[in-house]
Amino acid sequence: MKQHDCKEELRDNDLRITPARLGVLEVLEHTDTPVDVSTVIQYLHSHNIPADETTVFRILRVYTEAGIARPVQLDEGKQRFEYAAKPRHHHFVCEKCGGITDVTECNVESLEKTIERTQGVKIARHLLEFFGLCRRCRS
Amino acid sequence: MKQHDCKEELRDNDLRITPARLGVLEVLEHTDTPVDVSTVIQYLHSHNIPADETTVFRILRVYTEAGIARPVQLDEGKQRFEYAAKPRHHHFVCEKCGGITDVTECNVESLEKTIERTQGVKIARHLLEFFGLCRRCRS
DNA sequence: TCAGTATATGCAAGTAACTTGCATTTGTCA
DNA sequence: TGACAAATGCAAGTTACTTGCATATACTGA
Repeated sequence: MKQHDCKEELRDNDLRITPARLGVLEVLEHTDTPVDVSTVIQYLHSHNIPADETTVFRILRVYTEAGIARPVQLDEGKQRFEYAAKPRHHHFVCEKCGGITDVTECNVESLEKTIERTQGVKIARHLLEFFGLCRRCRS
Repeated sequence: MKQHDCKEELRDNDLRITPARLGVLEVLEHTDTPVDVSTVIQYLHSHNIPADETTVFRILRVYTEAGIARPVQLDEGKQRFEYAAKPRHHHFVCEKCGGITDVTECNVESLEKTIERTQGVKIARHLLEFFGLCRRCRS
């Protein structure tokens, strides 16, 4: 069922169906926080899909180009990726436990308009991420 | 004059005064865009201050800890730094020419309040950077 | 259904941005 | 001015990738 959806998604994007690609698509669909490469590899290995680090990097690049995955930059010195079918959103990162939660609210659009007007630039995208202590770590 | 200010700033922070440290402080003060390590090294060398890459990394870390410099993360896979005496602000990066300009406006505080309320988290800081085409590259 | 071919993968090696260890040099302060 | 702590330089290590190339594998169409 899930398997079927994944295959279809790959076919729709003219991408060959391989175990590694199906596995990576599954992680992206099943994980609700942006994943890094080592998490993906762990998932694949625990599902007996023998995928090399290089392959995972390549798959994630292909997915990004195809619009299946979306890179997420959380100020960590490494890329994370999330499933691009999820609507665009921002994140909150707990600086103590490392937990990541989605932030769907965003009021930056009006600010973008202002900046475009005052600076004469054309804004294509913005990066907005929040850092602090999560509910549990606050106490 | 400038030199004197720099020395004083180092002394105020209980940091030893060395040519490399003075040089790095000068770049930070004189450059109006966040600088990366290679830019700093170029500046030092062009001013006949022979500083090693390692030293520059170390100085920038010391400055960050002392609150003299502030790290800036612009989604490039490397750190930049700016003079921390400048009030906190955001940036606009031109994706064509790479030019960086300051963005002083920010309306994210109210959003932070909302997120803190709805998610029960405590937000300490946020990352907000804009990407697009600068005035010149638009045309 | 199977052979041919284009493409995906794995492995080794390379790169960029740092970090660490350690011996040497250099500020600082008595 | 000299002693000592701290800063520097160099070499080597680390992490997050990327690239080249030979091999394996998925798709195509006969």
